[in-house]
Amino acid sequence: MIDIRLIRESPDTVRAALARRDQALLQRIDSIVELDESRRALLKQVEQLKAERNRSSEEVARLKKDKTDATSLLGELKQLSDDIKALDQRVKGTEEELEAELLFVPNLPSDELPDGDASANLTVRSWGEPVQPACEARPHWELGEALGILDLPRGALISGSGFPLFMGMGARLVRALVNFMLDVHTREHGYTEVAPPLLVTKETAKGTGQIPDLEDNMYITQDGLYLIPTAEVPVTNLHRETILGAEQLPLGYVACTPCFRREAGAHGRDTRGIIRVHQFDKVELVRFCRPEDSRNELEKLLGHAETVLQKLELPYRVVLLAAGDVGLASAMTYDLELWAAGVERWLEVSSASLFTDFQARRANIRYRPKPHAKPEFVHTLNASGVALPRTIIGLLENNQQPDGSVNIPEALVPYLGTDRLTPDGGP
RNA sequence: GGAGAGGUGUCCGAGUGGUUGAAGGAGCCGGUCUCGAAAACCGGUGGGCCCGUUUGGGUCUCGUGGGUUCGAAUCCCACCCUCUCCGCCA
Repeated sequence: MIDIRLIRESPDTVRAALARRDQALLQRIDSIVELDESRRALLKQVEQLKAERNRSSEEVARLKKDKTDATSLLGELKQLSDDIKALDQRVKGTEEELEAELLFVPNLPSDELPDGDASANLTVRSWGEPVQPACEARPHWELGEALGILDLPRGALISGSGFPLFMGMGARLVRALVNFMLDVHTREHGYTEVAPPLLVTKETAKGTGQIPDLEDNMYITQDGLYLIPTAEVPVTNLHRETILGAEQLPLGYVACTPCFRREAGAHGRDTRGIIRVHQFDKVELVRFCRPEDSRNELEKLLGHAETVLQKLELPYRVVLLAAGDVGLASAMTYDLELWAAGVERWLEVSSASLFTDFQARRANIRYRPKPHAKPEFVHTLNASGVALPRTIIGLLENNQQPDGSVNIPEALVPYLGTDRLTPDGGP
């Protein structure tokens, strides 16, 4: 959520920034400005009436104490009270309309972002060489099947398409990657590990901006709870409705959770293999910091995600998203894309975003800059560190050998217990 | 799932229709005292929204949302959460 006061006080700045995302937003801003004006006018009216009522009510109390007749005053007050009730309804209606509009207004893109849509995304650097493997590169679904570690048909049998089933060393690989990543982030980067709820309330989903923006992409239960699409949702909401002390910041949390995504509207895209699935594990990093530190925090966070890929020896590139391509809540996003030699594509395995105060405002996460100072919104950030299936794709496709085996990078060997996956099943 | 108890400010805790944003205590901040510290004493100390250039004013807020009333922390209804007991269960 962006600050209504910012829209009120410098509408042109807001318009200019939002136009970089989508021209259609300008209309929404117009109606917001209008709603805000009528809301304030109504508020002024009703609050005056309330002040009057409060004064007169005290008068009634005084009269009664003196045993004086208050009947005529009571009659007036009844009328006043009814007027207030009616006006309050109008205020409430206007506020709800305003809130509904405001929820769809995205964050202002940072000045650093290139203009344009996804085609304007900027590769800021890359690491490692996207070399072809020694043999003819096979895609991960073939490798996974041949190695006996990935069984997509049976996954589909159990839950439908898009639900991968890892078996044997595949399941173990998942566990190894999770442990490896969590260890890196807790031991080397100082994150606090969290195992959060996987089902969240609507309020929580609203806090990070999934609702209403991405509601269609979420699974919902009979009880109105949402399956999380990323650990970002429960973890960011860890501090919802709280005022943190300045000395507590920055805070860093890491959580590995399954992520559930309906991928509605994405049908027919990336149907083969495990590039796009309805359920996958992801290690997520979430940071809370003071506004003045957030720009640096983004680089730090990005670095933390990069470390994982470097240790896994997976070539990747860092892409700065253009103003027209960043997500609703984000002011600035770097995507981390690893090279997958089998499908011959760059695959997004992490998205490092700076949300400025957008999520903090929605979730009401504040901090007190100094004792007794007015609380201010924190800045939130998050990045995957990193998503599992696509990392597995990279590991399988890039490290495949002519004999059908797959080499395991050194950093992962202690976690997996072998330096090689072989068709006969390994150790 | 059933029965009961309860949810008040940073914390503890009083308050059952009329200056109660809320006693009292603790904590925290500032001051007096002291060579310094402790103790003692004095003062201050929630948040949102609206108005005002500033000092400031108004309004809302006692789990949440409704209702009764001129007036609600206090009465009524619904929901949420916590605790105790019973049942069920990984």
